[in-house]
Amino acid sequence: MSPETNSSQLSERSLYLFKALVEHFIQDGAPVGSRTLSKDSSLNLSPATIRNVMADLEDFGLLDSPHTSAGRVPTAKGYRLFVDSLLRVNDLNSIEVEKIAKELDPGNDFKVLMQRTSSMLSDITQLAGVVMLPRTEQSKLQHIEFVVLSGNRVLVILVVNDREVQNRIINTSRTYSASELQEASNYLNDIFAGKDLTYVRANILDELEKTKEQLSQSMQTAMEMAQLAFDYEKSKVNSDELFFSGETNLMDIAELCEVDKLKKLFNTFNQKRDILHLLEQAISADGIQIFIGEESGHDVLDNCSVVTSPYEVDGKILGVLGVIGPTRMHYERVIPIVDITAKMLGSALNLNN
Amino acid sequence: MSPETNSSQLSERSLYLFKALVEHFIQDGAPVGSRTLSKDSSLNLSPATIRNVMADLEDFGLLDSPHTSAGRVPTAKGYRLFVDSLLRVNDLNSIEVEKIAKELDPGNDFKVLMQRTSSMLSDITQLAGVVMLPRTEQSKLQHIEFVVLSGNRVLVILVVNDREVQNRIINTSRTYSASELQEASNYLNDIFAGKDLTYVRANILDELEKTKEQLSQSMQTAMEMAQLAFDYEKSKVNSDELFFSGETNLMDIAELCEVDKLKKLFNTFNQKRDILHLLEQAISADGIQIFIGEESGHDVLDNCSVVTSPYEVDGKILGVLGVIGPTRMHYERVIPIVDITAKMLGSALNLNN
DNA sequence: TTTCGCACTCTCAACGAGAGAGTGCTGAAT
DNA sequence: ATTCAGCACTCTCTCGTTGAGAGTGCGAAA
Repeated sequence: MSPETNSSQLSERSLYLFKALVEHFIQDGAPVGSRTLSKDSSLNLSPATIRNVMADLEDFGLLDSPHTSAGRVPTAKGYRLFVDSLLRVNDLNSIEVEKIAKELDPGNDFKVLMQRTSSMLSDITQLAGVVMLPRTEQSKLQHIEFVVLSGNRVLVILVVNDREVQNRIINTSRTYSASELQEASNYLNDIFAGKDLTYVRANILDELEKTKEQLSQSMQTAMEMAQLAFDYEKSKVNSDELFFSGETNLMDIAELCEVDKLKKLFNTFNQKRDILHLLEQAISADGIQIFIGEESGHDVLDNCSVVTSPYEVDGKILGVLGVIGPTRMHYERVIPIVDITAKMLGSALNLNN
Repeated sequence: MSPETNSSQLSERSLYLFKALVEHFIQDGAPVGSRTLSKDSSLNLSPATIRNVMADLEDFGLLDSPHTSAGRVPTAKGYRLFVDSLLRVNDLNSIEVEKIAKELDPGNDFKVLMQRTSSMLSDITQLAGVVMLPRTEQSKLQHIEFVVLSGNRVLVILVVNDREVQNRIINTSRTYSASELQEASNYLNDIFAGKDLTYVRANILDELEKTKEQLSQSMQTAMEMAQLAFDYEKSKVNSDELFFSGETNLMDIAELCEVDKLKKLFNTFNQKRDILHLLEQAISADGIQIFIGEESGHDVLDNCSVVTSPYEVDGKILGVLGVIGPTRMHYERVIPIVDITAKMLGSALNLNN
């Protein structure tokens, strides 16, 4: 006698009504009653009939009523069914596509592009946008360069992975001349360019030994510098990059407008860890991924949904981007936006290659 | 008959009571009544007498009463008097000084240091911290370097002002070889190193003409590259840098905990412009500066005070840092923290030089 | 199977009463 | 002249009540 949780048990009509209810709720944010739905749903049914259907839907765990005399509200499970089977995604109008394309002008550098993407996402959806670039395990050293600063300080510039520039300042025990450093960098580029950073780090000492025997002063210098530079690297946290935008848009959302809830959410954004964890789940799946409410496993994201999509360059997944908003968001609009943004960011980055 | 606004008109006793009231209010956040103050203030006065004094203080515009039967609350003018004449600043205990010093480890690069400073400020005060580094008008080019990327892209690295590294990617019309670019950067470093960026930008075309006559291919290359690089620079906004931390701390402040007020404030932080404007005022004054409530001229900062101090290296003001919190903040604690942080950031940066 | 009618439940806004806090004023005491 | 006790007054806040409105569930009729 216990009801099957399989939605195929539900009649066509029940599903139709359920869909209408969810859409209505997404629009208004208020629990939907039988009367409203009866007027709304073009099948001419009386409120009483609709009440029966709604009672069934509640038994299936798709709806919930905040209290006896409020209307019904979709549960997380209900949203799941809705986005998986019932939702028809809108096509984006060309104006919006245009707008996205304009913002993702490939002429820009990597970080600028990601920053822009996230603020564009938040702007166009009026929700919070997020773009992640995981720090890849393998980072190929492309070029190393030293610049003398004042004092005994040397600026080390590393170009990594054909796009990323890292720089750090090291304090040296003696003063080096520009030409000395030039030689050093030439030497290092010769032996290490194209190698993985971890490989470089691991082999510096070996090379240092070798060069000691050969007694070349310039090579010695090179290795010393490199050691200093990569020691620093070792201590550096291996953090991913995460760009956020439009957090304040979430302040308008009625469901979230208690201050302490907002505070928790904002703190989460700042700490980034939980969000990263979530996005890392999304990176392995391909295509659009939707986390609804508690599903995400992070209770700060109660009442929130996260719509994500990985973006890829040359068929290789580079990172994840997405939108965070209330469970009751306009999925039919947000989904194609996230989708197309991921594709366009991918191709913008591709042009850069 | 109209009362003088000069506070010297006030008796010793009135000022004493005023100070006690402000301190009490800063502690509790609730309007202070005569009875409370009578018990609190060690001069044994009855509530009735205190009421008379408070009425005087209200006439002077130092106090305000939200309604007839609430206690009194300091006005902006009252806070001004308080911080200017009445406040006795605490010495920091050595533990806190220690903590600040630890955070401002000079071994770090410029941006990291500023980021740390701002989050340390917010952490230690439980308010919002902010550190500004104005983009100086004059930026001396120290070093320029080109790195070949895949495709027709070239990475340009500029070292500016002995500390700052800018990099940008330019798309070139043809492929350049590494040695070609090496020559080009050598040439450019020879003629432009130590010059101001604006000077460089202005003289590239001239040099291009000169070199044309001399027909040296490598110099031609150099100038072409430089032109591309600095064209980009021209279009770049000349934005100052601003580091924020601990915004969410402000969510705990009772005075600000209406969602829409918070939203405005957070938006202001994100846009940064208003805050920059305020900080730019602070940079010209020397030493601690306190903006109280409406005084700042930005209505989003109602109920907020901003305590700032410029920080300097080699006697030259480099930027401004500070703390943003409710008007009713613990000035006696915040002021020395801001003060000492500014000094320590200054010396941390100095070591770097 | 659908629908109508009806009793029931729950929320929400409005209202009023009473407690609590604090004031201003007056007149007496110092 | 100050200081202070007493007192009436004002304003806010909380709480209970009440009535309207919305929506449900169920039984009986179509």
